[in-house]
Amino acid sequence: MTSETISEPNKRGRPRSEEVEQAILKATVRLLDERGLQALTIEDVASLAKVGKTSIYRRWPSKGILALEAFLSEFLQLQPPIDTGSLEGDLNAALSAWVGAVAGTPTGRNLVALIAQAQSDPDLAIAWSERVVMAARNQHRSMIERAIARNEIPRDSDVDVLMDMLYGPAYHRLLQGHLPLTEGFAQQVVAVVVAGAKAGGAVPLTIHKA
Amino acid sequence: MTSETISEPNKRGRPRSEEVEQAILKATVRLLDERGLQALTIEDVASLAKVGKTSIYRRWPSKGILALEAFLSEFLQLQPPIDTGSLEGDLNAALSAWVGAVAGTPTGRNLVALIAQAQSDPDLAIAWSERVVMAARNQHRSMIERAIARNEIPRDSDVDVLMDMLYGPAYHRLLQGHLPLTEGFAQQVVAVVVAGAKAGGAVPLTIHKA
Amino acid sequence: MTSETISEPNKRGRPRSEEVEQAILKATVRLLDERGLQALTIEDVASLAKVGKTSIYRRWPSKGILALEAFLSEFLQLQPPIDTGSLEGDLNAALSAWVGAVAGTPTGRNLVALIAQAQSDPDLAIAWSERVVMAARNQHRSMIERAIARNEIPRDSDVDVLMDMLYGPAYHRLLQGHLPLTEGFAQQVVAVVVAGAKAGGAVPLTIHKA
Amino acid sequence: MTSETISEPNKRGRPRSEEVEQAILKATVRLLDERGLQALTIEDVASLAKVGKTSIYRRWPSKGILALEAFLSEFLQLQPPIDTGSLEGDLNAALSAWVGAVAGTPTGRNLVALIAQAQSDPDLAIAWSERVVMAARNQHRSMIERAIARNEIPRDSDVDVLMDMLYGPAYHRLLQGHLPLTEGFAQQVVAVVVAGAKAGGAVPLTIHKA
DNA sequence: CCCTAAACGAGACGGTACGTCTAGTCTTATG
DNA sequence: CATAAGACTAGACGTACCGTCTCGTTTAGGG
Repeated sequence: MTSETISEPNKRGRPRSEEVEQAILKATVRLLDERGLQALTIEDVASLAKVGKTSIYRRWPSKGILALEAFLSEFLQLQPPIDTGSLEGDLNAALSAWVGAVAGTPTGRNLVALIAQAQSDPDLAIAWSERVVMAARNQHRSMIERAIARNEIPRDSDVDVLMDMLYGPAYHRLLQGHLPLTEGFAQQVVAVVVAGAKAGGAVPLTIHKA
Repeated sequence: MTSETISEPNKRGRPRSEEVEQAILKATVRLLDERGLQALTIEDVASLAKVGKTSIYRRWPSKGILALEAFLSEFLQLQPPIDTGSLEGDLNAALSAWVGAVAGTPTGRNLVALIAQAQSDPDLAIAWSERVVMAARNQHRSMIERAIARNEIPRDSDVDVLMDMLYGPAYHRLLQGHLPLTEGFAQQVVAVVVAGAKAGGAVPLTIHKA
Repeated sequence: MTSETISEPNKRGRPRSEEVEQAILKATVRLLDERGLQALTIEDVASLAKVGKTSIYRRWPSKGILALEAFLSEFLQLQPPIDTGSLEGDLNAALSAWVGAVAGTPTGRNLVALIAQAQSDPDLAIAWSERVVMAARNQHRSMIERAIARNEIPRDSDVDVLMDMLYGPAYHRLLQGHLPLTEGFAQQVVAVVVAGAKAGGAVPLTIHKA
Repeated sequence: MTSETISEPNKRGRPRSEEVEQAILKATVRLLDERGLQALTIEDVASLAKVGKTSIYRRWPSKGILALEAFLSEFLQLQPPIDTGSLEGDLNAALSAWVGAVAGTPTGRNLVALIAQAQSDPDLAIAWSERVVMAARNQHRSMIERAIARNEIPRDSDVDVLMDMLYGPAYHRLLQGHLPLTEGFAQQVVAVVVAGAKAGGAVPLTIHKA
C-alpha cells in the first residue's frame, strides 16, 4: 500500500513528508499494541505522532485501513516462504509459523480486531481480503498444487476447501478462544486434513458422489 | 437468561415488567436486523421500545450483551436437535442447518457482528462463549460420541479437534467472505473430516506418534 | 468579557468563530427572555443556535456564566451615565433608570434568576460580583463623592452604607415581590436616604457615637 | 404548617406516622446544612431518612416547600419578640438578631437558597411570602406603629417603605456578598432610616411634595 | 376478630438534561 | 500545496434525578 490511498499524488505544491508518514505508522503500531484497535482513536494517533488529524485522513480513509497497514508492517515478516518437500511438512511448517505469530501475541490480537472491524467497514473488508487473505491463500495454494504434482493427493481435490479446512479451525480457536491455539492443535488439524484429502474426501461432490 | 443480568432479583419494590423486557428485545431484534449491531444505539432501542434508557441499563450492562440476548431469541430455534443414525448424516444435517441459518441472512450478519464485538468486550466474550459456543459444542459432542459408540471412528479420536474442523471452516468463510458459504461446501467439509477421522487423523498426537 | 473565558487564546489552529459566538448569545438571550434561566438548557441553546454543544462549553464553563454574558448584552445599555448636579437628582435618575429596566421586564426576571443561580454557583457569584455589582457601585460611588465635594452631605459619610441603602430596598422588592417596585418607591427611598445622610446618619458609628 | 399540606387527612386507613414526618425533616435539615438546597435531592432525603420517596411527596409537593419547613424549624426560634421602648432600640435589636442568625451561618445560606429557589418555584414563592416575609413584616410594623404613637416619627410616614429600607440593605449584603453583614452595618442602617424618617423623608410623595 | 383502607419501604418506570467523547470536516497561519 | 493546530457540527454515551407507578407488607379504626 502506497501513501496515496485516497487520491493521486500531485506534482505541484509541497510534497508529502515521508517523516510524517512514518511517525503516523509508528504511533499507530504502538497504540495498537498497547491498547488494541477498539481503543485506538485517530485523535490519539495524531497527538502521539505530533501530527494534524488532516495529515492522517489525507493518507488513510479510516482507522481500519490505517491499522491494517500498521499491522502488516509487523505481520508480513513473520510468514516465511516454505517448501519442505512433503505436503504434511509444508502444511505443518506454515500453520505452525502462523500459530507462533498470533497465539497470545499483540499481533494476534490485532489480527482478530481487524477481522472484527472489517465486519462493519467495507473498505477495510476489501483491503483485508486483498492484502491478507489472498496473499496467504496464494502461498498455501502452491503447497497443495505441489502435493498434487507429487501425486500425494487426488488430482481433482478441491484446493479451496482444503485451505479453508487448514486455516478455518485455527482462526476459529483464535477468534472464539474456547480452547488454546497450540502447535499441537495445528499438527492435528494438518493430520486430519491430509488423511482426509488422501482418502479423497476433498474431491468435489458432484464427481465424488457419482 | 433471566432479567437480572446485572444483580440478583429483589423481592421488595416494584417488580420488573415483563412487557418492558419484551418490548426492548423486540426493538433490539428489529434494529439489529435492519441496521446491524454497529449502527445499533441504546437510545434508538429505548425510543423504539418506548422505554427509558435506564430500563435497558438496569437489565443489560452493554449493547453487546443486549444484542446477544436478542440474537439468541432468533437463532436458537433455528438449531434443531439432530440424530440421523450415522456420523456423516448427523454432521451434514447440523452443519447444513447452521449454514442455512447464517449464510446471507440478518442472523448471520448479527452472528458475525457479535463475534466481532466480543473481541473488545470481555463480558460479551464470556457470555458468547457460555451461551453460544458451549451450547453448540455440547450438541456436536454428543453426535461424535454416538459415532464412537457405533465404532464409526476410533475410540480415542480428539473430539475437540474434530468439532473445530467442522465449524472452523464454516466460520472462516462467513467471517472472511472470500468464498461462498454453501451447503455443498458444508458437505465437503464433513466428507473430509469424516474421512480423516476414520483414517485415524484425529487420534491425539502423543498416542498417534507413538 | 472576551471569548476566552475558559483558557487563553491560542495563535495556532482555527480561530474561534465570531459568528458562532454571536449566534450562541443571541439564542441565549431569546431563550432567557422566553422561558427564563431555570428552563434554559445548553442543549436548547445549541439547537437554536445551530451549533454543537462543544462550541458552547468551549467558551463558557456553565449555564450561569453564559446567561450572565447574555444578560449583560441587554442590561448594560439600559444604565446610562448620570450627572444632574444634585445628589437627590442623581440618585433619583439612577434608581429610576434601574427600576425602569427591571420592574416587570424579562431583564428583571433574568437579573433575579442570576442572583438566585449565583447562590449555588461560585464561579457565577464571582463573575456577577465583578461584572455587575462592582460596576454599578463604581457609578454610584462617584455620585456620592460628588455630593460630598459639593458639601451636600457630611465628609465622613459611609459611602458603602449609603449605596446599600439605595439599592438594597429596591433589590428587596424585586426579589421578595411582596410590594410593587415603582418609580415612586424609588423616589421615597432616595428621599429617606438623602434626608438621613444630610442629618449625619451615615457617619461611621465610632465617630458618630463619640 | 400541618402534615396535610397536600390533601385532607382521611379517617380510615393507616394514619400517617409522626415518626416518618420527623425523620424526613431531620434528614432534610441535616442535608440542607451539609450540602445546601441546590445539592439537596429528594432521593437523598428518602435514603437518609430510610423512607420511601412516596412518603415525602405525600406530605410536601416539592423540594422547596420541604426545605422551607425544615428551615423554619431552625429559624423561627432565633427571632424573638422585641419591645425596648424606643424606635431606634427596637430596630437595632430586631435587625441585630436577624444579622446574628444569618450572617455566616448555615441558616443564612439556607435563607438565601430559599429566596433563590422561590424565584423559579411559584408555590414556594407564595409559601415564603406568607410564612416568612409577612410574619416578619407584622413584627416590624408594630414597632414602627408604636413609634408613631409615641410621636417619634411623622404620623403619615410610609411604614412599608421604612421596613423595606431596614431589611432591604441587609438582605442585599447577604445575597450579593460584596461587603460583610455585621451588627455595625445594621446599626448604621437603622441610624440612617431613623434620621431620615424623623426628617420626614418617608412621608408619601404626593403629600410630601404638596 | 376480622375487614378495609390507607400508609409504608422499595424500587421500577418514562423522561430530560447533563457534561464528555469521538468522528470527520473546515479554517487558519506557516512552510 | 502540505502541514500542525484546533474549531466546527453532529450525535451517542452512561449517569443522575425527577415525579409517578406498582408491588408486598404493616397498621390502624369500624363493623
